[in-house]
Amino acid sequence: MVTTVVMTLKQISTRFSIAVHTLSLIAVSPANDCTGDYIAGSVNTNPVIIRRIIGMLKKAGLVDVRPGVGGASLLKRPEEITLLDVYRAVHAAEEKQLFRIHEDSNIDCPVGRNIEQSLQTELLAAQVAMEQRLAQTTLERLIQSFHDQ
Amino acid sequence: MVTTVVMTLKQISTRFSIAVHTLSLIAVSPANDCTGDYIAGSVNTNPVIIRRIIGMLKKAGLVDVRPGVGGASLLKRPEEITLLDVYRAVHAAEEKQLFRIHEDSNIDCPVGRNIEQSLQTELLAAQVAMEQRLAQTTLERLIQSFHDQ
DNA sequence: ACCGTTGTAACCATTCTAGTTCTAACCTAT
DNA sequence: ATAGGTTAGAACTAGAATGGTTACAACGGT
Repeated sequence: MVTTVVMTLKQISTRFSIAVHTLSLIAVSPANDCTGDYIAGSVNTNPVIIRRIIGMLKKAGLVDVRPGVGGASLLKRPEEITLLDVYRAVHAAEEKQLFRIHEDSNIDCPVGRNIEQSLQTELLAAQVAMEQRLAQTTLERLIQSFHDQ
Repeated sequence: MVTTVVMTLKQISTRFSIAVHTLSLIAVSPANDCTGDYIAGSVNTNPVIIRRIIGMLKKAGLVDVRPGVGGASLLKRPEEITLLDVYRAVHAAEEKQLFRIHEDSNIDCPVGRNIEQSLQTELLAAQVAMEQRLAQTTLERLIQSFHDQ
């Protein structure tokens, strides 16, 4: 018997990386130049994708956009914006957790009764470890790293 | 204009938490009792889901299953199995990365040309931070934590 | 030979992603 | 005022992954 099933890892959406790309562009461009179409050209995607992401960044208070006239600008300095801020901004669903845990375990079973709570603790700790690492990198540092390549 | 779009976070599959549940059951049950149907009863899902996951755990060298006769047993001691081992086992696609990065950025743009490499470094660091935290928890410690609740 | 089990193919509904088209609203310059 | 470029976002699509189901073959002890 040979298995052919390939299961792939669920990955975090490119929304996040596109959002970082977008903010980097806004940071290094003169305000009025940085239109949705211009950003879309650099990211190489459809302008609506950029507008959707900019909408999230706006809700998170990271950018200001001028309807009509065009162009976006940062509401915080690049050294005040961390990758965690961006991560949170584009995953608008605030309190959702990275790890899903199956529900409705059988409470008549000693394992089923306890597993959810125990796992919750451990997986949350892993998520926090990741987020803390994201929080260590600012937009400014990321942009500076461009020059080192 | 009012936005009604709700975007949700892409989460890591419950395969992972079900796999941990499964291994915990195998660890605390007499070998022959622990059939796929029994595990499915504790997890409260379809037995095929469990068989699929056990197949992955088998490939990862974590469990041994007896076809025909039934029942599964651990191939390592619970203190030798970490959550990271399980995480890797069920996400069979080993080297895939947690974070996706958009591709095909415009190389004529100074940001587009550099963002991928710079982000890659940072996001990988965040992923490693998470995985190291998972590696700190063994199956044994998890099972022991049941009693503390 | 029977029966419960494992292994797995095949299929399905649901959800999310990333992209598209289209339209309305907005602002500035002419 | 109006034309042109822009933002805002609704509505739709194709594709992929998840979690579940049914069905059936292979296995092995009784």
